Amino acid sequence: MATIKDVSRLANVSISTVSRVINKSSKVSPDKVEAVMKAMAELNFQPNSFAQALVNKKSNCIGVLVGDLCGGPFFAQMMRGIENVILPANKFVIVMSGKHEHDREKNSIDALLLRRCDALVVHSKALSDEELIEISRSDVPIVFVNRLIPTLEDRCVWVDISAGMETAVNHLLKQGHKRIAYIASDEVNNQDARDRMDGYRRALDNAGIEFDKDLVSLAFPDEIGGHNAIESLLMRDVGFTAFVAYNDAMAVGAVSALTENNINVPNEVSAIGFDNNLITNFIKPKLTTVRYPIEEVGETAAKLALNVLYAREREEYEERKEKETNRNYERKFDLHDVVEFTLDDLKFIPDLIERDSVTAYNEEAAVATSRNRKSKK
Amino acid sequence: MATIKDVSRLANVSISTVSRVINKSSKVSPDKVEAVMKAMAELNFQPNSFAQALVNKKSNCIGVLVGDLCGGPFFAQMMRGIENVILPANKFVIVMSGKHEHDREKNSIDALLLRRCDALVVHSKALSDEELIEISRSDVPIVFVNRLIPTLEDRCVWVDISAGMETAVNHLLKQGHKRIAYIASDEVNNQDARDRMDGYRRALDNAGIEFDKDLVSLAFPDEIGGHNAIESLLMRDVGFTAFVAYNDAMAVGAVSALTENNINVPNEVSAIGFDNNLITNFIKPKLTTVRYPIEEVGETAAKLALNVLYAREREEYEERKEKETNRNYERKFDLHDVVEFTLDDLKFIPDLIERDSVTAYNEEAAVATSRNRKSKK
DNA sequence: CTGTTAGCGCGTTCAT
DNA sequence: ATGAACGCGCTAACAG
Repeated sequence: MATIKDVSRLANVSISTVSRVINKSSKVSPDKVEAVMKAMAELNFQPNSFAQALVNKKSNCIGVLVGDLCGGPFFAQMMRGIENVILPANKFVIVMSGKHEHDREKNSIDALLLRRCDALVVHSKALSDEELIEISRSDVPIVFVNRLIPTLEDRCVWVDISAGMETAVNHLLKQGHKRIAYIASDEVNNQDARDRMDGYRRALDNAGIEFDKDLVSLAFPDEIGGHNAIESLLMRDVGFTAFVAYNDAMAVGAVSALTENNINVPNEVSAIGFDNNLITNFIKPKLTTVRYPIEEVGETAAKLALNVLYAREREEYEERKEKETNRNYERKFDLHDVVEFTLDDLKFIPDLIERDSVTAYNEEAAVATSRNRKSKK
Repeated sequence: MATIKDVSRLANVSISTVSRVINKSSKVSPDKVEAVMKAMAELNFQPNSFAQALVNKKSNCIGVLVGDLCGGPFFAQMMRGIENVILPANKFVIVMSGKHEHDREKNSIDALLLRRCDALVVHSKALSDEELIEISRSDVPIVFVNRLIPTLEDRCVWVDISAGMETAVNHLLKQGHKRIAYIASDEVNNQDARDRMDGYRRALDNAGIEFDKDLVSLAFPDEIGGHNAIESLLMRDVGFTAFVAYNDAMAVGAVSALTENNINVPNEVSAIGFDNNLITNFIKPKLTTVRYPIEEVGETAAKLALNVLYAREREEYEERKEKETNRNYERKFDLHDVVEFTLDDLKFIPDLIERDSVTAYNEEAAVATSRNRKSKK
């Protein structure tokens, strides 16, 4: 690997001159510029990023902590959003996964910080608010994803899942449905699960419909769980004409269970999923669902992180400017415009994707969920 | 950030001593060790990884080039395999995505190299064999995934897709099927597509069954494509009792199309998908498929990369040892055992996952695919 | 405009 | 066993 020294020798100039043409940090006579460029090309010179990072005290890397790249498309989509922002900003992305384990998350964040990332985007589930607040005291800007941490609201990009679920239920109410079941996750301690349940209840409340716990069926949040949840619901003979599910996987399982019981979706029972997985569009009936805007969340988080970073660089620049003779520091700081984010910008509300699985309430079909059970007995 | 200097001051020793206790590179008296340890803890000292990288000429990072983290679970699973190996080896993973675009792939690799990654795992689709061979001349070990590059066979971890498809067809043949359709991808220039098709043909050849191009239906490789492919196949009235699909998505679409045409899977037509997507286990009938062992591929690629790296470090160590007074270089090189990989270790053959969608050939049901068409006309 | 010099933080020699 | 001094490759300050 050729170094700046080799280049300077070949071009017959000093290393500072080479550095100057690399960074365009000050005027250099055209002929020398050319000589240096030529030498660089000839030697296939690439500046050593560590040496640069060492003196500049910045690495041009954005660190990202995710749960598990393999856990479905979730983080993958988030990463795509992040990359959409970071790469054009000419920075690198370093990803580490915490696997939702406390120690791993902590270690990964430390590692990222150790690497002197310019900023961090953190999706943490296992660390407590206090720990995250402590971590965020670091010099490097840290942005949190899918979490709303008290006192750190302006650093949190999150999705109002509860509102999303409310939207789903409202949609069914608008169609005239009154007995709306909820196919819920049995991971009751999960904040996500609680939020979605809250949305369900709030929508009912607002519509003046009393919450009926018999309409809620808990199961593991996958296809099989959805299947079982419906079985259990039918067993109860509670009579419902629609359901919302914790997620699309459960909804798919639920629809298949209903079909097996000769209950038609959507003619007899309407269904709404959550997340907007790709499959929802490829099953019959196509599943109405609530879109979880994860890619946008990633993008916004990345933008926010960048902006906090830019703001700090700007501050530092101003300080220097005051204290010292006004010099050309613009290059060193490579000042960027910083855009302001309001708290509203950082909050996302899932939107409804209407498809085939919801129809208006139908008096005659309304008895299907109980009729069917009885005839089977 | 505290530096080694701060520690040395606080501990009343020289910076060299501090360095020694950090790297355990030579004996230090117990009391000094203790003093240094205490000082490090007190200052919360973390060695600057750039300074380390600068002098050690290694970054402890493994660079990974993927296609697109968002393009389905594929790369996510590969990453998981890679992380399973790299993280325990106490190294970092830097991911970049090339999005299958020539320039992006090239730039990303350069960027990774520039970062002085210790080794690279590269999944490239857009670069030519020649370009990759050129790139692999670099000092840093580079391993290629899902590709078999001439002269670089010992650096390529790949999947024999063609053999996987052959397995699928053989399975159907063993069940007595003779008219086996192939729901193919219309991306004919895609190497993957060609390989799968080859496997299909080879299996038929070996069984002495003549290839019938009317049994092959091309379409876009997703659910809708699979659906259309079946429609077109039925239109041809060719009569088939089983099919293999280019991938699971197409298989799912194909099954739904058959169902719509009142053809029962698996009673009248047997079906086999490819990839082993999660959904295959959650639809009815559960789809028999061929497992694409992508996670293992990732693991193996990472292991190979690590081993090439270790081997080089060992070489360098031996060289030094010869030339110089025999000193304690073990620490500096942190020697690892290197395990040998045979070419067979680097090649994966997909295996069959048997589920509900395949049954033995049934004489009576055999006419379904044509009978159905006729009755509809 | 340009070259010289002094660090950035660390590992490693060479003396002691 | 230990400290002083040097160099990794680069940027930034200082003097021409």
